Amino acid sequence: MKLSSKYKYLFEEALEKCSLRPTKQREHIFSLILQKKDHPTADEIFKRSRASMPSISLATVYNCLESLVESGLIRQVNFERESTRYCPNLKPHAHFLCKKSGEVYDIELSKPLLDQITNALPSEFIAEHIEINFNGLKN
Amino acid sequence: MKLSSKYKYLFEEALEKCSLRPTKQREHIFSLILQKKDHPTADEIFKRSRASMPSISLATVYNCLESLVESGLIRQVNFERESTRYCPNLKPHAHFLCKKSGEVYDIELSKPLLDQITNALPSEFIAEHIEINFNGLKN
DNA sequence: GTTTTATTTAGAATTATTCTAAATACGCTT
DNA sequence: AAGCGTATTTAGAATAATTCTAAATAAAAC
Ligand SMILES: [Mn+2]
Ligand SMILES: [Mn+2]
Ligand SMILES: [Zn+2]
Ligand SMILES: [Zn+2]
Repeated sequence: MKLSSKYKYLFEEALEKCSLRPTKQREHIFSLILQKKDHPTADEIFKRSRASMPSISLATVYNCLESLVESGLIRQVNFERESTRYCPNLKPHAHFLCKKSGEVYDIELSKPLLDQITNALPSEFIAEHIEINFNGLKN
Repeated sequence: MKLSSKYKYLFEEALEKCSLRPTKQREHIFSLILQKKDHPTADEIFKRSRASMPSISLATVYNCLESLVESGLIRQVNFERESTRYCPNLKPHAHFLCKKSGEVYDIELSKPLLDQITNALPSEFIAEHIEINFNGLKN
């Protein structure tokens, strides 16, 4: 439930850059997401966070997640119209949703492949963000 | 507002394969989506469809879109948490959302590139569906 | 320590979508 | 062509995820 000094530093720097305050709630939620490296929804994070911070509200969880995304500490992952999930892996990567287990997996993508994908865009398109999502079955 | 005989045939075949009936509403919505090759939301399609079919309901639009997707005549496109959009382009392709205009564009992807992307998956992952979405700015 | 401003909180509101149940249409059999 | 069983349409209610509101609290600046 506590951030290591390495992550504490990252956390404070990242929020600082966006003029956001490093609050207890933001730190707590960030530490929960780092801890269990799955891709939880806001509601799952809400439930987990109440274990050690019973007074936190769902609105705060949404607010904190928004701040963490804005400051670049975590990213959002969306599959179709399911609830948004949150991911602490900052390396560029794709996601795979297993239809059977409902689990989300990180899929590494090589730099050259990513470049090829970006280069598939005609020159009038300037991409800011790319999202690559698979779904299917994992053994 | 009418399907060409080529599309009429495709339409009837595709629904037939899923044991779905070729109703007036389904045909009308399919023709609207083919006509204006943008990526409309259910609500936009609802508004357009009322022009020539004033009695259609929003629930029917949702139902018809679901049938058309199920039978493979159109596909869904989701950007983050925005309303689902619908696309009549059946060739594998990616999508680009321009943040400025709100327009969605089809991005062609070569077969070899698509294969490379699929091959980026470790062997225990069997992909059924891939979604590649860009967003940024288009000149 | 006091003031200023950002954040948290509970609950209400919103939005897209799905559900419900009654009315209607479709397509097969006679 | 009429009748029958089933699928579809329809209007409105319900749902689920997320956002908004406004008052209470906490953090930073002074
Ligand atoms: Mn994103
Ligand atoms: Mn899809
Ligand atoms: Zn991830
Ligand atoms: Zn498209």
